[in-house]
Parts: sequence; C-alpha cells; structure tokens
Amino acid sequence: MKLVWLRMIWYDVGKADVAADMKGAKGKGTAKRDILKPVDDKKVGKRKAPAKAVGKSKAKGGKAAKDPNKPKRPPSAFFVFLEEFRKTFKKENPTIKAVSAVGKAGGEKWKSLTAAEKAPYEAKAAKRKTDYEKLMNAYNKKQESMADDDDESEKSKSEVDEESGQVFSIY
DNA sequence: CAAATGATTGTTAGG
DNA sequence: CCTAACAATCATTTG
Repeated sequence: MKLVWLRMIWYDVGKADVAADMKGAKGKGTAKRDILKPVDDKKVGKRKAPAKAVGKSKAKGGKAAKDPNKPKRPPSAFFVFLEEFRKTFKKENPTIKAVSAVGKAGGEKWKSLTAAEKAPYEAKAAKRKTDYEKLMNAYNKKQESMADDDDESEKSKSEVDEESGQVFSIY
C-alpha cells in the first residue's frame, strides 16, 4: 500500500457522522464534509500556470501539451447558467462588459437560485458530461494509435515520495 | 501584436 | 479524501 490517506482519525469521526446522516437524510450526507473541509478557497490567486498557455514554448522538447483534439472539460451547471446570465447581464448593463463584473454578479445570482431553478442547468451539465466521456473515449483511442512519439520516452522519474507527499492536516 | 489577467463556481482528474 | 487546474467570457493590460 503505497498511498495512504493519512486521515484515519477524520475518517473514524466522519464515519460515525455519515452513519447518522444517512439515517436522517441520505441524500445530504455531504453536509458534514463541507464543514470539515479545511480549504476555504475563497481566493486562490493565480489558478493556472501560464507555462502551458504560452504556446510557443517548445516545439517538441518536452511534453507537447498542445492537443487540439483533447476534449475540453464539460461546463458545470454554474457555467451553463452563466452562459445565459451573461446575456441578461449585458442586456441590463450594456456598458459593463468586464468579465470580472459578470462573474461576480453571476456568482451572486447563482447562490440565490433555488434547487429547482438550478435543476435544468444541472441537467444540461450532466448531459454535457456524458458527451465529454464519449469524446474522451475517442480521444483515448486516438492517443493510443498515436504511439509515435520519438524521444520523450519514459523519464524514469517515478520517484516515490508518498511518505511526505501529502500534507499533514491535523484537526 | 499576441497573450496573460481578472472573477465566478463546479467538476474532474490525479495524488 | 484532498488539491490543483480548468471550463466561458472579453476589455484591459503587459511584454
């Protein structure tokens, strides 16, 4: 067992809670998780590494991350909602086109939406997800056939630092 | 001129 | 389980 989820204590406690939850409201078992979740990631600062987007970078030196066929991640329900929300927002505020403004407003509105209102968006998101899986299937197939990479063989960098790999979050 | 930035939430993949 | 990255958008900014 190489990877060990060093959170046995949490798991023990969580198990009890989950059991209790399951009895009360089976569907809402995740409520506790939210509370226990240590990350309140309100703002993470830079979310993406600009390295890959640079594009030019290396033509083929290392990993050619440029994969035009790679399927994009399926939009979440929030994004589906945003797509429509953007139109509305722009209509009401033709002068404001900044992405930040729309994002904030959209987020606020999204929070105010009820489950029933979010349902259609979630449904659409679910559908997109299935499509994504299909695309991934095709993509994987293509990748398999594309076993043509010259260099870039295995780097034998399979280091094993699982011992200290994960952060120790003590509660 | 081309490309990153900002802001939002959900979700996915990997560890 | 936890965490980082990324999906759309586009005016603005930066190199």
